[in-house]
Amino acid sequence: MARPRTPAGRAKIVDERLASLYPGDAASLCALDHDGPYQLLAATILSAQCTDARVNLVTPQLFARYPAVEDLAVAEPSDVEEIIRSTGFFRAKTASLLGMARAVVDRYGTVVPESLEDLVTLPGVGRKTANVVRSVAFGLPGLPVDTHVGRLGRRLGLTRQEDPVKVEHDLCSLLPPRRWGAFSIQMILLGRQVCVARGPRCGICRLADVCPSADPAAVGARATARRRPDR
DNA sequence: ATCCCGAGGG
DNA sequence: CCCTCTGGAT
Repeated sequence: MARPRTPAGRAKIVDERLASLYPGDAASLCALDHDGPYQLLAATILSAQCTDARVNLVTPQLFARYPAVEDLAVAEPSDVEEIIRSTGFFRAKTASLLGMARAVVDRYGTVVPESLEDLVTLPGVGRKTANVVRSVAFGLPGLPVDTHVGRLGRRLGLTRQEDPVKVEHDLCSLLPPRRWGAFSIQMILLGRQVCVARGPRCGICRLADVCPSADPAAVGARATARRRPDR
């Protein structure tokens, strides 16, 4: 197979490879244990700088104590802090959880909103979290861009942007909306296991033959640049 | 040391 | 744009 030369050409093959490498849709690929939008929203807030496995250790207790968003809205902050402490950033995350819950109760009648514009108004909910909730909990188009998705998108030559919002725009324009959510998770899985931040393991990467950064010419150019750091 | 699906504030 | 928030695993 010839190495694709355009972003659209690469996107099509990258998309197919990722889908067969990590089969499933966004909901089945999501590693955060949850039942419904409220729980996923809370779990995603907790997942910042924390493994999903760690989040899954605390959410059973959190959801047992606060079964509905109305319960979390009136929770005692110190109680929530105690439950979620091991996920890190526990004071900020508690403020986000309570603020999110109050906003959902006060402004949306206890129903987690589906639109990106509404979701990002919730405390502690940024664009990435909003897109996770949209794609995983609601099955709607949404392409969460985190550090992995940005890095792999650039290495794979699907975008040249650094700004996550611009990366999202570029990737969304290259892929069918029904693939956005799963694509994001599949990029993250490859980013953690193979295409790591420092020293990507191109030798074992199933996408190396289509990846411009794994092109022998590109690899040679980088090696030369390292040997002669001055110009 | 580095990584784990960030968001908000100054 | 940079800083801070925070704990656990490897």
